[in-house]
Amino acid sequence: MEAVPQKTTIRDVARAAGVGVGTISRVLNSSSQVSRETRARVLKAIRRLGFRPNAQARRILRRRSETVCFLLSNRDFLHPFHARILQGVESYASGMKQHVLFAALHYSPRIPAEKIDLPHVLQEHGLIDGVILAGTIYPNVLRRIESIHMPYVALSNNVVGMEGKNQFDQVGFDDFSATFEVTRYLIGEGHKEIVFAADIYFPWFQRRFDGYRQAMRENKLKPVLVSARKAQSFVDFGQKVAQRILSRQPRPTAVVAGNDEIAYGLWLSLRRHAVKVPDEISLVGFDDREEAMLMDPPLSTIRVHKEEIGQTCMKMLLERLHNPNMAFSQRILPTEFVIRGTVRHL
Amino acid sequence: MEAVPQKTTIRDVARAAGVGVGTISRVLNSSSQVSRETRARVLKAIRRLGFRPNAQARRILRRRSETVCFLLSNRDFLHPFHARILQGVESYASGMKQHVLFAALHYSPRIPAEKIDLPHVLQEHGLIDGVILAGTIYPNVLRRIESIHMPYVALSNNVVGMEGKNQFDQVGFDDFSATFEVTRYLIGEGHKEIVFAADIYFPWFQRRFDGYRQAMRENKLKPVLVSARKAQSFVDFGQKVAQRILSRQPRPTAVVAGNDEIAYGLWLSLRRHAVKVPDEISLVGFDDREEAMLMDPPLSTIRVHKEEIGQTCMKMLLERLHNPNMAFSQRILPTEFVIRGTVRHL
DNA sequence: GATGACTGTGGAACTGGTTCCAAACCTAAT
DNA sequence: ATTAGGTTTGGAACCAGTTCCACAGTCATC
Repeated sequence: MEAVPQKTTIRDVARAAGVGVGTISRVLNSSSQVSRETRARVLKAIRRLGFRPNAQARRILRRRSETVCFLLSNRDFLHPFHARILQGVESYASGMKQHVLFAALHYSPRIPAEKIDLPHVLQEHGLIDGVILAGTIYPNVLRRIESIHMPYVALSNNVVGMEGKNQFDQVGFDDFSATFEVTRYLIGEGHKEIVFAADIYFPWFQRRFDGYRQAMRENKLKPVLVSARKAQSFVDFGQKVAQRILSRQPRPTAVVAGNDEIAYGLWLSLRRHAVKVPDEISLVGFDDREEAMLMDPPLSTIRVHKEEIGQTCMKMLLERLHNPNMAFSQRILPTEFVIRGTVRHL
Repeated sequence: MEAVPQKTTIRDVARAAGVGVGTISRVLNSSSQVSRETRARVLKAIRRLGFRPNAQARRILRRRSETVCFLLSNRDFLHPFHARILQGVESYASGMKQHVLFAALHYSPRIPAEKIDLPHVLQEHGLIDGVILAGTIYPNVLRRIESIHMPYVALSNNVVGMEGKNQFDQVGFDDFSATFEVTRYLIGEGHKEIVFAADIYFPWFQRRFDGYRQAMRENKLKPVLVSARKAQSFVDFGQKVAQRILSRQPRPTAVVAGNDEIAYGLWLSLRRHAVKVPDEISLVGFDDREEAMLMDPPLSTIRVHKEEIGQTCMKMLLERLHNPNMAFSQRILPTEFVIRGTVRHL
């Protein structure tokens, strides 16, 4: 029972149990070809010696590391959004006896693919079986990862500059439909002057804007995009944009914000101008981060099922590993409109 | 240059370069015993064959996986605080050519150590060299990890139920001094009726309370702890506790909150009671999470250098690995009082 | 010219598992 | 009793690296 400080090998166990090394291996991998008694004897010896098999040795033969890399690209810090995705990846992985390695990478979108200096774990061979790409993903890093023949799955919402190209596995959620639904809801609540607040330079905001615009047009309403320059952050963007919204004639009765942070900035600024939410202006966000629920009133927003996205990434990567030649697939997970306290019925 | 899909081994390279396998190994490990010309020839062959060494094979011999596990215990999700620490761990690790595996674990503090079902990565042998413990850490999990002879470093602030025991490596920050300094600062600003808001069941809040109390006593002021029962969350706790603070006679002029979330809840509630911060009540938090800066007015709080803590954890773990018999050490990193807009001079 | 010190190199032996083949063993049918 | 079919089992060969020992070559010294 007392664990001997390492170095018990399969051969020690074989000797102790009076069987061959092959038998130990068969017991460890529960490949049924072992008699009841022998198995029992081997298990007893394993326990007695405190034997723990060395996974490295197995991996050489299996040509699998049972490990995937969660690669966060071009982010200064592990944003709660990505942290939740990582968690989803880990939860699915652990159920499948797979491991998750965390790595970060910074690169310029303009650097040639072959010049990208990948993390050490990707430079060596055999350490990981595949990669899950999070953070902001530009085409060059995809090329780079393909150049080392490493299977990967990307978070499609964060891929920039590859619109419509589907030559890789991706998982994401439906930006367009989410804002489309939400805008229809606002219209259903009697709102007509609805503006959209975000910087559509980012493709995800563009898609969210498109959904909003579609709903507006279908109802013969004029879509309006409000934006600001030189914002320090999304919250700052929201604060800057508030001015423009309030000065519009007629004054908007509702705002669809590109994400929760913009909505928060907006809310701060509106409050400072003594404009009541939702009494005077209704507000919806996007993402449903923790803090949305804690605003006052709590923010109505679009929930993105981050854990589920992470799980699906992991699942898809495993499928790819088991079936390297299958066609590329893209999975779009639904979002959910969470009604809280920032939308008023007119 | 074109990468052959794997399976080039060191022997292929040896043949291609017309040298022995040992020489390839020597070139790879830059152990200087190779002549200029041979090294050049080998490097050329490596490049031509697109050879990437298999790290698994090396690891068997080295008896090192060059990987550590970041183990998050008993947390429902990867809280931003821990995400920052993970990031610090990763940044230091990548500089040292080490890898970081992310794993989560849930266990009861009351379950016997040997019954704790460790993540798969810890059950096998050779996958990781050591563990960094984050999340809430109870003594039984330390015993469990010791039982498999796995070196570890713990985030000391999150260890519960081992007060004063120092039989393991730990990194943390100084709860006591932080609130001590902050309380002295408030007193210096003319405050006398200062209360502390947190549930001191948690040892870290107890330590923060102790720092606060010490400063109060040194100035002949009466320390007051306000608390609430059955709070759903820290924010909720802050909201619940606001009532009690406002009903005190004389009314407190400043509150030291156990953390930023409590401070935020407090702030929400005060705002609803039309009590102005900092005009009527000053407020300081603890942690300096992202959102503190975004409150209105921005929250004065105690900054914890999370990345640095993560880096130090990783550094200490590597020291332990290189020197298994060194005495256990505990490193306490300083905090920093960040003055923003929620404290008023009386 | 012999001796010694040193550098550079080849390759066998090794790490700790898995895999596969052949042999041993056990039934049951001919 | 012999043969055929199946199940167990031992152990050599293997995976892809590292390590170490022996040997070759070079140069300086005696």
